[in-house]
Amino acid sequence: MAKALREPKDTSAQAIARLREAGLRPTRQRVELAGVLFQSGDRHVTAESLHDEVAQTGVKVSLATVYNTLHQFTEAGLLRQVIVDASRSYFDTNTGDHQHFFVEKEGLLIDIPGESIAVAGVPAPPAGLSVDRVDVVVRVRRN
Amino acid sequence: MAKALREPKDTSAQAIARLREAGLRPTRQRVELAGVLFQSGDRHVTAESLHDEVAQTGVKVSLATVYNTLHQFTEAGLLRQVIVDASRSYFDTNTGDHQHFFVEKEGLLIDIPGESIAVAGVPAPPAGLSVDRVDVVVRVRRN
DNA sequence: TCAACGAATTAGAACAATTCTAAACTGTGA
DNA sequence: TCACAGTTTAGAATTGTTCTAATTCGTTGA
Ligand SMILES: [Mn+2]
Ligand SMILES: [Mn+2]
Ligand SMILES: [Zn+2]
Ligand SMILES: [Zn+2]
Repeated sequence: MAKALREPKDTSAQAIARLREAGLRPTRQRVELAGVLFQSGDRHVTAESLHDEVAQTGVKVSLATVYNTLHQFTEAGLLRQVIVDASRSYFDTNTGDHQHFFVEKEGLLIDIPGESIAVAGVPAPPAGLSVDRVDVVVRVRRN
Repeated sequence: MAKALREPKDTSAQAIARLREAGLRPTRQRVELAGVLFQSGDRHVTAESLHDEVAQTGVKVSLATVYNTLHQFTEAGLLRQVIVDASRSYFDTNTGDHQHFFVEKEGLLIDIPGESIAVAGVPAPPAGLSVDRVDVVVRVRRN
């Protein structure tokens, strides 16, 4: 049996463990969504793209549940939101320190490792404000 | 006559000149919007905030016209768009090189001068892509 | 000065993304 | 296996934005 091909049962088991650790009840829908999101490497999804992708695996999950789940996963620290577009939300399975290239026309996000990039000279915020995070978006386009 | 208090006629004349230079017909609505946008220093507005603000001066401009005008001003290089929120668009009268603090809960943008901030270590984008611009958003919150 | 014409404005409909509601269903612990 | 809180869902509602097509306006040439 090839090691590269994970068994569905493996993926489910991992997803269930991950959900339990996060304090989320492992429902059929959450297990399926977690499977799709976390079985491969780092991913960037929108609610709609994830909904479509899950639909293609044959499992039926409502769009409302996809939204609920993305928000719950984000609150639980399994995902983070990435803001690059004024009209839709992206969610990122990479919750570590990193930044993004964004290909606007394609809605495509590409990670930039946190170690490789640095922002210098950020002034102290005005009195009464403190820095939450610093986001860098490198907007790129096809040649 | 105090110099600090600009006459309406002055503001209009400036707005009309600015519109003509940009190749835009100086209609009553555009003159009014340009007046509000450009008479004071750098500003960050949303369509709705600008619409409300203009309404308070007693002038009636439809929301559709506010949207049209913001886009036309942006195409003409009088404004630029700032993306900090996944659900609404901000427009910035400062079209020069600079970055932003963003107070999410209040929808408030604060400029960071371009000279003070620097991004180092941006990798070359993947083949076939070229950098359009680099945006930095320093997300801050009230203490 | 004014008619004519293309440009601009507008109300309201349409749209897209997201959130809400409240009824049906399901996972879990006893 | 039951009961119940937690979850899912269809569909309605909401929000920000864009579109449509009818009206109004700004400019220009006579
Ligand atoms: Mn967009
Ligand atoms: Mn928001
Ligand atoms: Zn990422
Ligand atoms: Zn600015």
